[in-house]
Amino acid sequence: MNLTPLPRSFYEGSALEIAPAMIGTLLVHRVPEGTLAARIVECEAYRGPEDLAAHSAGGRRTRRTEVMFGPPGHVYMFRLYGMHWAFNVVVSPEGCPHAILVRAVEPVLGADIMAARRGVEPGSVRLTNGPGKLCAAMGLDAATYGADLCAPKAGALPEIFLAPGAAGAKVCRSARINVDYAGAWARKPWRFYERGNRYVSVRPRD
DNA sequence: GAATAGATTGTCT
DNA sequence: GACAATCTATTCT
Repeated sequence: MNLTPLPRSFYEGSALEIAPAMIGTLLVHRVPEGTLAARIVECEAYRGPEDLAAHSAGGRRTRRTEVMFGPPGHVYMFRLYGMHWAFNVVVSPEGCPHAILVRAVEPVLGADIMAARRGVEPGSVRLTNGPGKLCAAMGLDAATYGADLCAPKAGALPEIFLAPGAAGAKVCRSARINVDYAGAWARKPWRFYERGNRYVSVRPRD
């Protein structure tokens, strides 16, 4: 397994190019109990300011969305329905508020630690088959907001980063989940997932 | 398996 | 004060 951080250049393009490329890569988080790693199997592209489904729609720049307007390769975290966290990767050049929401991952390393955090059986898909679940499992919360995915920590690996995964994932696309409020933008096929992976949070949509 | 209701809080109008 | 890029338990079929 190659646990080397992807370079900053990986994050510099448009969200629509990077989101499919992220399927199959590894999300790595080093926590006190050990190193957690999981394959990204589902994500969604959000491209403000035009995209009305994005939190950065219309160029809305607030304390919460601020990091999306900064340089690529950083982490955008937000709270959902008052009780869950969601993990996003900021992409595209500075000033262009694109982000990619990671919706589901497949545990690769430290599944036992994740299971303990979630209070779920280690082999269960319920561990990480949803944005809120993967954050709870991998220990991602407000403390992760703004983290740099490309910054070596004390001469070693960053605390959190994306690493190349095995090639060959079959990537499918569909409309994004639960963004009905965004009108025509809600129907854009900007959700990407790995075909047949059992961790994908499939739900009927249009 | 599908549908439904209830939880619970930071952020912005 | 309203609402949200959700999850879980529960109640059906």
